[in-house]
Amino acid sequence: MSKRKHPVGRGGLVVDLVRDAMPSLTTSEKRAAQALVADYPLLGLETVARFADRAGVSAPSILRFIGRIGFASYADFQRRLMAEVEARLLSPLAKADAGSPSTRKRAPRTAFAEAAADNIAETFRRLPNGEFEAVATLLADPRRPVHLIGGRFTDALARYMTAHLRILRPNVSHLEGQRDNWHDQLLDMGNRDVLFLIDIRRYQDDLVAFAAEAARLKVTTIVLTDQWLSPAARSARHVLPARIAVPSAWDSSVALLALIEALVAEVTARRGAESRSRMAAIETIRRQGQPQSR
Amino acid sequence: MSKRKHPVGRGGLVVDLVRDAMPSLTTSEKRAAQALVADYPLLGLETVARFADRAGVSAPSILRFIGRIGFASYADFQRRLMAEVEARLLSPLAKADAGSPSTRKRAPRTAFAEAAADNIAETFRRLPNGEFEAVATLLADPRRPVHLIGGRFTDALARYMTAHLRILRPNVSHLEGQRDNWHDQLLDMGNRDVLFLIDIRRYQDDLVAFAAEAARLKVTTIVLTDQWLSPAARSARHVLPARIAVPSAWDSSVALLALIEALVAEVTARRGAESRSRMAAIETIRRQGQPQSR
DNA sequence: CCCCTTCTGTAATATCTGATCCGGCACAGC
DNA sequence: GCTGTGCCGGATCAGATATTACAGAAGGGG
Repeated sequence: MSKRKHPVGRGGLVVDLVRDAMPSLTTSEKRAAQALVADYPLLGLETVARFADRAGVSAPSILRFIGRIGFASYADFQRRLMAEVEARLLSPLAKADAGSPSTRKRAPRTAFAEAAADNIAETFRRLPNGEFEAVATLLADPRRPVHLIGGRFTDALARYMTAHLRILRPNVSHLEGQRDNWHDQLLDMGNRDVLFLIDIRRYQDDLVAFAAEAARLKVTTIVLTDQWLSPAARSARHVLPARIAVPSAWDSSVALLALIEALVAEVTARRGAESRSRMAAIETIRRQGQPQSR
Repeated sequence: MSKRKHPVGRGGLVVDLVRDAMPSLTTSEKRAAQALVADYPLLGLETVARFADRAGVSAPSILRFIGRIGFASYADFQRRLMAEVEARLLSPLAKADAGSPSTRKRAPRTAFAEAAADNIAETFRRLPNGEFEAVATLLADPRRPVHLIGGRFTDALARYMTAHLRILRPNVSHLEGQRDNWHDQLLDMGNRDVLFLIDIRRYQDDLVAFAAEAARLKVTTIVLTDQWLSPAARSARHVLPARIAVPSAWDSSVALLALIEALVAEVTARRGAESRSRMAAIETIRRQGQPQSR
């Protein structure tokens, strides 16, 4: 296995050659490999110069990399890539990794990826009819102030969503800081306000209590939770349940994030022109706000 | 955008342009067209000389043909073909050649979910060999301080990761606040420190600059980015590229989050008993720390 | 701290490629 | 048969491209 007599194993894909060679590559060769794998296979069909540029290394490094993985010339390398592309275009259903040896001993991270992808599919499939649209409608209405909050881990998702919504519309706030702070904000809320609350397994009683309090004040509450439903869901007008189970010691927030992004996409689409002009305005301000940043 | 016959209609495939132009082509141009359609689209990605050879005409005829169907140069023509190939490679099953009718009916959010799930699968499949493990090793070493930071939107993910890592090990910090703050923290970093940086499309130059500065100080930098690689990747020891494209006005961070969670899971598994006892201790403190929280 | 090895980018080179020009050719109409 | 028009391909040129040589940079071991 050390001699590699044959310049290029006839069977394997180029990308597999790259993976196998990865450990023995130098720093900039590795960079070339990264870039190629990341944008496979089309980057390899570009010129050496562009390849080098995108990988952030010099052209000779690309050539050395190509040589290292067993090709006699860049042209050879491209020929081989072309053949692969052709094969894949001809049979749109043929799975690329059919004969891959890596399938044998599947890494745990592959199982994780599959579970996460499944969670997304399952989450969207089980979405209560009309619930998604109703929530999007609420979020797209600029006259209804939106407040977001999450739990110990999921509050990061609330922040993520806040960052996007703020661009699309006014009156978006993320409730942060101490619990006392939250309740102070509650004082100013009423039946026009919308509360978007995220709470998953090992539900936080302070969030549950907060949701209950908000409900008492007629705040329209949306709860994004897991499939077993946070107790906060009982105080909610709308509930979005997501799958969170993965082969890990932790629960996964991937499906939650997917839902959030889908909502943001929907709101963006609905607000169309208005949000576009708003985005443009924000861009301008951002640029002016930090003229000395360079 | 209805007429636009000549200067390359943005929507149609190149092969359609060829079909439309067919009647008005001269004899040898027609031969070029037939050769291209017969071996579409790969023949168009070859050189003019080989194209001409396979079509049985001269090189100038090929170029005239390319010009006739509306391209300003052979390079333009190839660029367009590349884009088509890429689109078809990315969604091998979505649109074999059906066109639009299948896309019409399906709810947009289903398309979004599929794209997000695909992104995860693709991201994990394309992971450079050993890179994931190397990063996990770095993150699992409690003697190496870890600093996390993200971009305008992705900083929320950095927070999410920070929240988890803090439970698993000591010496985890999230760099927040103003840019000046970051650089102050840099002063105390050295070759033992690990910087975990997230930066995706519409890359932030302040982050790129920060990564460069960190590299200068021999800080071991990990960059989590998109498939086109942030410029910050050049300063990185390890690069984790993820797929972010979805049918939306925004990019998707779902695959980034999946990677982060997989890393956290891996670190958790590696630290096993130690992290378990640490988690227990933290639980105790949390409970004691807020006795009046009701 | 210095030497030695290894790596990597700059520069030069030889080749190739796309693009253009122009002479010749076929063919139709007179 | 002759001429004019449009088409084609060989020859040619400038620019781009892959490749090689080399010297400086980086890194590791003593």
